[in-house]
Amino acid sequence: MSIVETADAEGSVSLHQRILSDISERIMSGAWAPGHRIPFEHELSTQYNCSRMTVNKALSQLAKAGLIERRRRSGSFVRRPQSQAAVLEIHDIRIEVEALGLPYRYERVARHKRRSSAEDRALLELGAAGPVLALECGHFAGERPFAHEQRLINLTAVPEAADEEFVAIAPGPWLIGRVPWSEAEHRIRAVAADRHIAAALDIEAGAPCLVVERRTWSADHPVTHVRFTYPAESHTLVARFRPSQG
Amino acid sequence: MSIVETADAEGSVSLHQRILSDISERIMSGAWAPGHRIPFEHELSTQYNCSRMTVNKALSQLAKAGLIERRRRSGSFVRRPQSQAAVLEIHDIRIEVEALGLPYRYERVARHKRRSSAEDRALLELGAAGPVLALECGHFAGERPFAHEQRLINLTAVPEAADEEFVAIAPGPWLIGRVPWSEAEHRIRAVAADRHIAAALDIEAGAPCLVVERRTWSADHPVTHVRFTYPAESHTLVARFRPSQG
DNA sequence: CGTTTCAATATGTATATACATAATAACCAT
DNA sequence: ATGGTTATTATGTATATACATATTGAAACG
Repeated sequence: MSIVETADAEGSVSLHQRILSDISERIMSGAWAPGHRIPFEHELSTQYNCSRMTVNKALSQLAKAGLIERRRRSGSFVRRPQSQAAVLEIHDIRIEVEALGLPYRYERVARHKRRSSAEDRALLELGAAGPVLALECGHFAGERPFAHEQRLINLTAVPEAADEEFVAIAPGPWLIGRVPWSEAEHRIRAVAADRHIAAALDIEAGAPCLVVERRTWSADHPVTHVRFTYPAESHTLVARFRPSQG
Repeated sequence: MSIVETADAEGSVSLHQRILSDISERIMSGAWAPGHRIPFEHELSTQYNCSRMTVNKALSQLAKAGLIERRRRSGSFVRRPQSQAAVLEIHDIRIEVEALGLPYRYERVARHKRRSSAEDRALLELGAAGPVLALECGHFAGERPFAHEQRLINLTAVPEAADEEFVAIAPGPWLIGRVPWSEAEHRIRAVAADRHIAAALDIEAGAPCLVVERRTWSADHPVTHVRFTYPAESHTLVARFRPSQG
């Protein structure tokens, strides 16, 4: 969950939202290092020419999100980055399949260019409407379906994608080759297969599946949203790590 | 005489916090089903005898947490509840539950001390046989089962655990307090609930569940293996990260 | 009958104000 | 010095108020 709402460039952002993003910007960029005391509420309210309540709303949210720590009488301090190490690699399904010693096959099922619907914008966390590319792809290990991919690409951020058919190359590797991502978010959950997914994966409707959704940003612009659906028995995510500072 | 006033005994919680937990309680318990319109801000402010701003603070947080959806002129409506945990960070279920504003309850279901079976050794990646403690625990959010825990503790590495009943404290927090872990491995997958899990989580057998298994080492010695099983609809793991640093 | 306009309404944001609470600094007494 | 008291300060919570904004239902109109 992004702390900074994707509320987008045009001026229609609330003030506490702007204060919040200004501060988290400074924290994320490293300008304000961990331990740094950020200005007091009354200082910020002077800077932004607003009431303390407005500043308080922004700072409370930052505290809730874990970016800062607030201490009475002392002020608010930048916290050390959380240990959320890059545990989940951006995975290339071809490599996963080939690591199993199975032949990999990719298939583009559908491709639609369209103006973003409300749902598209929600998935991409996109503020304004614009063109998107919707893709549906199958990944196979030998004869068996290995994963089903449903992807949205924000054509405003990646206009070249409009000219690519994605028949010969999967969108994942294509994007990695040309769009440097600056941030990604994964959502992982279990679901029951609906009929569409069941057909695509050749399993029973209602069978458990692992869904991995990834949203990617490049320099604060939403780039793509992808949902991989794996039949339960074919996939386990493995993440190994060590504790970082604390 | 509102819904409120019973307690006040110990809980020195803020009012907006109490409004928040009252409402999320009703949502999570199913008393207010998805789609149900919750009372208007002005109704709640009358019920709780407080200002609209206080109610607004609670409802805004509920909306941000995804439990409700707010529509101007129409009111606020219950959404399908989903908890979010930062995957590899928050592993204390109590904290996850309390973050939802719900009362947390822990229950030890079973406890067996035994010499490690072959299966135990496989789970713990243990070379030689030795004593282990097998635990089964329930974690509840309000009245509803939130997660089921199945755990093995390597008593060779943590002999003190043999003297602990784990009735008053869950094994997770107990271990964290005394065994510094140096490495951990997660495995995440989707499964269909077997009869045992279905009964424990109060769901249908065969329903999809998210399973998170964690193995922990301390200075190269296997410490514990734990498997958390969450009902699919109640849980999404979220991990957000940047490529360069953490 | 369909369309436009308008008023009513619930939420969204911001303000000034007030008092509570926790942590620290400063002070004082032993 | 040492320990305890007090004052100061920043945050925490709550209030009443105001106006903006989105949406809806109904009235007015062609």
